[in-house]
Amino acid sequence: MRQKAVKELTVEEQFELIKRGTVEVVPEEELKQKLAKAKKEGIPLRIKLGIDPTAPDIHLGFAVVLRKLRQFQDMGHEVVLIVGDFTAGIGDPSGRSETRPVLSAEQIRANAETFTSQFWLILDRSKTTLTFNGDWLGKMTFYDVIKETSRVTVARVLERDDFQKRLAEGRPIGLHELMYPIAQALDSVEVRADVEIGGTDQRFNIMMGRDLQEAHGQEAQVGLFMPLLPGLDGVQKMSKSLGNYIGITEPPKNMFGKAMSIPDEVMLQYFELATNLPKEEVDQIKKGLEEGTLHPMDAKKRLAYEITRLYHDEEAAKREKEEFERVFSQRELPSDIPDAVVPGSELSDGKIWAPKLLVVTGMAKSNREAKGLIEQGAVTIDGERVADPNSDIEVQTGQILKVGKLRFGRLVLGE
RNA sequence: GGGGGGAUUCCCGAGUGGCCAAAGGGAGCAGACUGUAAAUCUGUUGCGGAACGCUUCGGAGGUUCGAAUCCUCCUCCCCCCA
Repeated sequence: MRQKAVKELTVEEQFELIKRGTVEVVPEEELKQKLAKAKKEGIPLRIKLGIDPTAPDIHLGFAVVLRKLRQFQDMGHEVVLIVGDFTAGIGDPSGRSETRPVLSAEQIRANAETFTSQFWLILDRSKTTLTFNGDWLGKMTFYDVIKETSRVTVARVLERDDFQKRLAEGRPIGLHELMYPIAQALDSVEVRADVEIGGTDQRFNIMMGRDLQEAHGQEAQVGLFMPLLPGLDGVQKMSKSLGNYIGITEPPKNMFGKAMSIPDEVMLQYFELATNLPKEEVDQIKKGLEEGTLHPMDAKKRLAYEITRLYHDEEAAKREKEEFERVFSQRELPSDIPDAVVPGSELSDGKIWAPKLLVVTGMAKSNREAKGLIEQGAVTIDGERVADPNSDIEVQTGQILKVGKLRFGRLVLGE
């Protein structure tokens, strides 16, 4: 997927590549001008991305943005990552109907650690500058802050959707939250960003960056807005806090399995945003699905395969695909079943009360939950259904305990 | 500073002395159907091995045989006036 270096691509070619997959480039003309100037002078553009280290893992939704950045790098441009160690203490109101919880300094640092180590799975480290906005925002005096805020009107800030909504619904808005867009905009001023990239929910903040840069006598940055990848539920955007995400460092098994569980409706979006398949191929899949010549499940397997391949390798992707087919299509046992240890102290005469078995092996949280599962016919041992929640059952090492469709355990009797 | 409204289980939200482990919806889990998708139908979702008991309705006290519900104080939120 290496792109040609900056000098080899025409401005038009660069522009087309950059534009692909974005929702909007604002304004397009300015981007072309910047690209032309960069090419002419041989000075790479500075592409800014701000990250709030609120959630420690990078997921496919965020990867959409990172992958676009990588594209810039492959064209020879530079990426400036700004870890919002300072702004995390404010809480970005974007896309939120509630006030964000404010993180502790230790939490922020720990998250930033994880984040940065995961960046290099996608980005080219040699073309990335990593900064922390506490380095400059933290040094501003109250006077400095007031001076900056004087450039922005209250009406302008309250325009934004998130605030409007909360006001209408009578939910709280902290005064500090109004400051967030200004803080983010000052980042753009500080690093003299040529382009700022973000999800569509970043529109307001990025536009504010343009305003403040101009106020500081700089050339305004171009806003590049990426689509938000829907989460596993197919409805809300992928996010850590909603738990509907696929992390880019997840093991192949989870990655493949989670990808298979997305609703059909968002499959194409995933192909477009989360894989490296060329446009022509995605179009072909789309056509196949529409005409009914391609089975949705086959398409989804392909998707899961591509995603797994991207963050692991060909072999892992292949293995998980076969595994998936074995377990779910043929309904055979998975090849790798974790041990489920039953302490000897729980046994009497080699028997154990059925709900207890689920609890000691971690298959259920409580006896009550376990009883419910048994009553609903979710539990089998060696393929045989455990029907009576009151029964004591005889267990042996090596038996396969299955709870629901996904939870397997190979019983191991302890001392 | 003054006046009014509010906080209920994972989320939203009903409940204004016992019939309340608390309606309804969402979400989750499970079963059927399937393509481990969606949709649909059914069941289930505080804890303790039954009876029954225990813990839970913002926090702390109190009234009462009995409190999510009444009283006092506290914390937090929203609206109006200034």
